[in-house]
Amino acid sequence: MSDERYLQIGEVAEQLKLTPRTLRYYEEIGLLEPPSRMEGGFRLYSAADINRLENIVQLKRLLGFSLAEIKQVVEAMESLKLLRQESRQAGDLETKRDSLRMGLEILEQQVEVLDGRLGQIAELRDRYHERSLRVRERLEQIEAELLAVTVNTSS
Amino acid sequence: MSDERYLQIGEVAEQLKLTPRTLRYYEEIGLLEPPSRMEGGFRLYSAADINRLENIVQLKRLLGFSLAEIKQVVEAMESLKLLRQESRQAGDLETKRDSLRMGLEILEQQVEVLDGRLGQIAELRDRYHERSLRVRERLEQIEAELLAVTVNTSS
DNA sequence: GGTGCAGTTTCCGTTAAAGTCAACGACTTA
DNA sequence: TAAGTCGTTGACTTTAACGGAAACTGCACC
Repeated sequence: MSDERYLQIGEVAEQLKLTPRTLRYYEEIGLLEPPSRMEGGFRLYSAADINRLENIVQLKRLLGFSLAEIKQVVEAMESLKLLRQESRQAGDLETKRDSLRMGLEILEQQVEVLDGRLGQIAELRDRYHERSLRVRERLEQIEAELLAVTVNTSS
Repeated sequence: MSDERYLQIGEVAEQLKLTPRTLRYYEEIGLLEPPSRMEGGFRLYSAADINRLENIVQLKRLLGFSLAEIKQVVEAMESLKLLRQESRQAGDLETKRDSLRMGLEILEQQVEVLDGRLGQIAELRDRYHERSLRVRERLEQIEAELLAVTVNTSS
């Protein structure tokens, strides 16, 4: 329980390329669970805290989700974790089952969203790629012509 | 030259799920080339205009780019198009070649960005997916247990 | 041609989200 | 103990729009 390395806000901020202010802000709007503190009041972030934060940052950077959307996801995850703990103890098998089902649904939904996004971006990528192929073709043609001229001239 | 169908701002907005206000805003910040107008001053968007807009909207929606970032991309594309036209007329083969090379570089850079993004999102997706697999496994185990109990009881 | 009305124009002002800045005291650590 | 961090609070900023006023346009109907 004590071999965990806790980081202070500045270190965490640097690691994730945010500012300490932003971390406090995320906490303020309920996006981040309040981390533990030193006696003096300084925030101490656990590995789990940082993990959650990384998740948040990625949803934001990669998907462009708003903090409100991210909050929903995070809350869903949090509830999943709660259910998981509850599920370990709940003697009632049916309760366990229902908890897991709910959690599973949340996760699968997330995967679906990501898959959808992947497909759309891939489509966009292909459009750009095809355009670049066409340009490349044209370029090579020009280069061939240019080469021919050079050869002719130098003969 | 006249079989093009021009759309008014409201129709375009509806089609792309934006508001007319937003279209004017994009134009104001230089993200959108000013479209042509009717005699009375109403904006008329060509198919090409709408195409560019679709590109913008997708960069925004799919990648979460800021309007400033999108502007850079759009400007790069615009310069590519300019180069392309220039390249058609430029009698000088070397000039053509250089234009095409620059354009190609822009496009390939774009593809790279998209590929990078795709990889990162795929990674995220896989993490979620694996978690969901683990939960599913656990769920099936519970369901099996539950079934066993039922059979036992009903015997 | 006149009238009505929805859609559009420009010109403001306002807003919501996501931070950023500043001040100043309290805490940590070298 | 001095230098560097951190805490809180409240005001400020930037981005990406939204809303409304007042006037103008396009088009359909009479």
